[in-house]
Amino acid sequence: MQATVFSPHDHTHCVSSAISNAQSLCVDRGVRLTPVRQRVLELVWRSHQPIGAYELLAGLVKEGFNSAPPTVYRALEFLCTQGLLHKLEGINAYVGCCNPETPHQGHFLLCKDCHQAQELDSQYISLAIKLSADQHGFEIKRHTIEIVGTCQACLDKPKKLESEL
Amino acid sequence: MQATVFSPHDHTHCVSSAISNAQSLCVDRGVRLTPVRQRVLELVWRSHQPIGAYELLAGLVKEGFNSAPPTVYRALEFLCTQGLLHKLEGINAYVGCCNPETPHQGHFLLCKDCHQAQELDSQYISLAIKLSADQHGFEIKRHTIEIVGTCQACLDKPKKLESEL
DNA sequence: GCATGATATGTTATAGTATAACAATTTGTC
DNA sequence: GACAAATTGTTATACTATAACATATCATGC
Repeated sequence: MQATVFSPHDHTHCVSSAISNAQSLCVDRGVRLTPVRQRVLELVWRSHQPIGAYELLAGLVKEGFNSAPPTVYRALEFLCTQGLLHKLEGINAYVGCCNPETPHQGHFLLCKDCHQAQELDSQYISLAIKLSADQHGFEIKRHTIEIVGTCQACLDKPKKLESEL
Repeated sequence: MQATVFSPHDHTHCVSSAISNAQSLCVDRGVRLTPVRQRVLELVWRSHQPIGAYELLAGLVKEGFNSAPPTVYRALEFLCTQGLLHKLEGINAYVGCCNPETPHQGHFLLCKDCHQAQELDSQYISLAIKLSADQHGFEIKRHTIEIVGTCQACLDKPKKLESEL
């Protein structure tokens, strides 16, 4: 079985490498990772749990940034365009991308118990989608693949009793 | 190439069979296809173009039904639960299901030009997703597969000149 | 330096999507 | 008809996202 975000790991490393990756990638592309953009990126990377725009906005406000929605939506749009984040359509939330160098559409496993999101990179899924589209003469522009269920770690947890819920 | 909703077809037939299917299916299951539920189903089936909740609500109002959002959201929830509709998460819109007898998660092709949605039934996609989930010890509950692009019919149309846009 | 255009951000207002909570009505069953 | 369950009515509000225009910042050439 592969390692996933669902298992314990050194998350400090996830964050620091995501930020430094983003910085060098923006320099390479000649785009600006401004303070508000970087702060949004850091807030998203605080965990592997997708986070909503208004929760991010609350985080920004705490630190003295502007508090109006366009602030955070603009930053999110920039970060998604640069491939630094993915939006999860099913839950209107955002999650960091581990591999922003090569632009791609994400495939996600979303655990409904711990709410963490694992990005997949499955050639099989991509191929299956390509085949289906080709069968219909359909030209793909983008796609949304979100798989909701229970991760291994949460399956392994002892089940809570009814009385504890 | 397979026949799709993108090609000309007898849509009256789509609608009538969808409604009569729904009626007998609800009888079989002992659930009630009330007037408002049936009317929402008919409104969704007016085309293969996914339709939003508030647009449906406007349709209901025209016909003297109650005009508050919960009316339509309750009907949509019922219809989705019964497998008569699918929700497209990426665009917050609803589309009729051609095969509600066997409950399933839909896979969709969405044309960004004609805005029609073609439901797929691809064993390859299902299998690829199952494989990826298994690799991570992940137990699937449901999934969202939405492929956005351009359908064959729209690809075949002569391109509009800039001046016509 | 500093004028200029492009990019980014601030600000106000509003559009669009969805649900909570409780009241009233209808339906099926005894 | 009485009762419980399911459905619908009603009011209010939460959540998500963008339009439109003003202001500020940045990069570049002069």
